[in-house]
Amino acid sequence: MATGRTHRPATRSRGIPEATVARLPLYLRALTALSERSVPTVSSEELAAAAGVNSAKLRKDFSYLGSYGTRGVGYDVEYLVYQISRELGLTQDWPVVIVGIGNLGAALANYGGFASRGFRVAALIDADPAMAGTPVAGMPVQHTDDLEKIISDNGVSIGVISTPAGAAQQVCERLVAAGVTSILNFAPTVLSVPDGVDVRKVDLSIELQILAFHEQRKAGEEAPDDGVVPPVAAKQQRKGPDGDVPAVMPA
Amino acid sequence: MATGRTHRPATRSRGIPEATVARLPLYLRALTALSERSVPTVSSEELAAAAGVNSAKLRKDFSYLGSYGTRGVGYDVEYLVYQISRELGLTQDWPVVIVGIGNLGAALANYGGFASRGFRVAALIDADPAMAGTPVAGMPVQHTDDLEKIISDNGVSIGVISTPAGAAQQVCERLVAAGVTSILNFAPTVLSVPDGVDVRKVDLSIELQILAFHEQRKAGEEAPDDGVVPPVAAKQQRKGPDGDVPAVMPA
DNA sequence: CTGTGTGAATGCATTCACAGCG
DNA sequence: CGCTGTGAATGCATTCACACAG
Repeated sequence: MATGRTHRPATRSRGIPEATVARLPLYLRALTALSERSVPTVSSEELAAAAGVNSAKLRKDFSYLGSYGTRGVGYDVEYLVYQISRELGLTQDWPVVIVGIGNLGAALANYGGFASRGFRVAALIDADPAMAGTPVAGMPVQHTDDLEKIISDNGVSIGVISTPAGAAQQVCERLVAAGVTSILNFAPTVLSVPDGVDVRKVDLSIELQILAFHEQRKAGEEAPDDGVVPPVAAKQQRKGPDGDVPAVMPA
Repeated sequence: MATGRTHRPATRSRGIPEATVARLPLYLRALTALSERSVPTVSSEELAAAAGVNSAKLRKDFSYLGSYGTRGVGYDVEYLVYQISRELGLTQDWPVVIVGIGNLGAALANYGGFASRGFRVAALIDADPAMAGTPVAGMPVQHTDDLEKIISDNGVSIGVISTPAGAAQQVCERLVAAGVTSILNFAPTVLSVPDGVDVRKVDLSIELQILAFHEQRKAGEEAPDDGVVPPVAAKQQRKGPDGDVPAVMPA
């Protein structure tokens, strides 16, 4: 997951649980694929398999949106595509700006998955004036100085931050001050934002670290200890050798 | 957040809840920053703020690792860095391969956050033979034909997939067959893998869609309806106009 | 007297299992 | 009769609040 928001209590939104909202895009993707193959209807079982969840969860999720299925039959693909799109707000066009056009920012600018889902890259912004010369993904790279003007001229409410960590908080503040209320953060920093602004973060190295955790366990516990924690010990035992603590973290 | 695994029941790992594991990298990042500023100790309150969580959660999380704090004082920064690194398996070196060297794959290859946390990019792999000519991030791009050999020669157990969606499942199967047991998937597809293989996915457009959902709500509900669902209606009312369903999804 | 560590309480999310619609 | 929609049951995660270690 690279999922995660900062701030804001888990107020469920218009009755739809966060966990469900996070899965709607998955369903939408699976449905879009079915739609392209002209499949007219689909059962919860089939769709769940395509989306990688179990069918009970899917039916529960859909029940929050309304009664869109037909008992004994399944769901109408086109209709569901429309309903979920509408629920997610994808029936409108969302202009976004990408700030920080390094390797990652450029990759994002070129990423087709945005445009195909109602997100339009309205501008690319970078602090390096030298970048203004060469266009990225067919667009000019504009200078950070004009950030506020770009935001308001284009009515942007969603910003993507792919700057180095050090610049992210300041960029974030300028975006918010200029009117952005949703931020997708790729910089490895915790952003602090005022109430009413949503932040989601994607941290590439965090995902790998989580994998490493599980990977380590696979290697270690070939002989199952039955999962039970040793009665005492284990709680007392550790607690600083108090001298040999190595500076293990690489750089 | 782009978090999420496919398959495998939520068996908590060695007594540490998944939700806690997912936060350990955040704590580690905050601690590393403190360590670099030579801060010797930190309270749960301070560290929580730096990591963007609340202090009760942080203390509970740490309690799963052991008793590493000192009451009335706080936590020893260096010691915690070491313990969390060890818990996450970052005290060892993890060779990874990146398959699919497009814009995103290249950005990942250049991403500094991997190397600095014990992940070593052992090889870049792409299906396009033309890519073999020009190195990316100072490394040669190798051809998919050699995938199996590269995996076993380098003892790779973690693979990153940044191919187009269409190629992902097949690449995944070859990685798994060659011995990879953890996969970080950037392709917008559900991967199916055998038991014992972990998959985490990062889907850029999903994150934006979740933001759009909340953004839409902000725009709509300026006059608060008190959050209560209208008594009846709302459940019955929708259900297909059954004719005017537009093909709304943009291409 | 400060701040950790943790039982107990609360609140979500997932899963079960089945009534009942089409 | 098949498959949706949903109450009820279960299982996690978060939060509270406080005993007690240093």
